[in-house]
Amino acid sequence: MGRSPCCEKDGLKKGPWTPEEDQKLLAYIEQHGHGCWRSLPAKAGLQRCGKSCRLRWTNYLRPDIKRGKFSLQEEQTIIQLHALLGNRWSAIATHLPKRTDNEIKNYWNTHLKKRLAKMGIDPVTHKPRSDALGAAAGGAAGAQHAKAAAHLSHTAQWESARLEAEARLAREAKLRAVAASVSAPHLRPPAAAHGLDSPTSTLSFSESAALASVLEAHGAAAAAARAAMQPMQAYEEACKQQQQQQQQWGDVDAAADAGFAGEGFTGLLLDGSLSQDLRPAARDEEADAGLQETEEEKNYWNSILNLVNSSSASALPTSVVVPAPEAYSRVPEF
DNA sequence: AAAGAGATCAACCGCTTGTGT
DNA sequence: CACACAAGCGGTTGATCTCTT
Repeated sequence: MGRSPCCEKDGLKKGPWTPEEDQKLLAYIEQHGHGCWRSLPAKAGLQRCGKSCRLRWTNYLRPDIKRGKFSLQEEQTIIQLHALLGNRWSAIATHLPKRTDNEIKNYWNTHLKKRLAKMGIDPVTHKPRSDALGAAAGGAAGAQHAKAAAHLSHTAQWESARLEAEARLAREAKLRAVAASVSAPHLRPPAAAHGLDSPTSTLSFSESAALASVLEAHGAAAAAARAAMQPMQAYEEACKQQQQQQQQWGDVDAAADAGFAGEGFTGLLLDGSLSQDLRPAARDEEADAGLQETEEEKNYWNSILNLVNSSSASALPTSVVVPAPEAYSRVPEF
């Protein structure tokens, strides 16, 4: 497969964008749309490659981008989704409205990864450090084992999520049959109706029990899917704890909070409250001041720790075939 | 006030995937 | 089926900013 020449052409500018360049790009896209990125620079009068223009647009100029500090909920979402999806930043970004994959990736690498490490959690495996230390003692082979274990964990969880979605389809078919005779206004529409395509956002926790019964029809797969739900349930508990803490802080938007705890993880992902920074200013300062741990801080991170532990406990039954890693290189549409 | 260290993040690089022919 | 091209993606780099001494 041939590589595109991209920036190899002579005369094309590289490096930071100037305000004039931004203006040109913005003006052109506002008027014509981006169309073909490769031909865009010439049309817009820019001495840049199309790739550079696309990156500048998607990561910086796009009007629907939220910049600035990540909220507490956004942090939690990133950690949870990273435990589930690994370094699939674009997939994680689909659950964080107005945040770019690049921004999430940077935030993970510069903030969250370090915090987890400081807590004794391996940011790669999302397991307590004791495992990682063992791996370190084993030298390169040990490190490789840890990496492989992390990958297996992610892929296993991914497969679980797939099974979960499969079960959801079965459940929806069942519900449709029921709906034919009984109106069911309490039932939430499928996640797809909200424009989400991730398997991780297809169920609320309250639906878990109902789903479990449907899953019985899937035999061994049922256990895997139930296991996949455990971290989500643990996450909801962590969220509820966090909600209590935020109420103590006193400046939390009540409506957003109600949606947060009441709707569970799915609600969190669907909830517009993600776009608001609910974290009290005092917490920001503490975090910025070098992680001086208050009680709230400890509780918050203990919640995360519990969550991670629960995730680690959700092992995949050996009867479930884990597909080759290549199968996960793109997020499938369910 | 100055220098060095560390943190941050925009941008680049190169590989992979999707799509059209 | 094979190939070429466009776009997407994740890892990495390096300039800049902030903090510490």
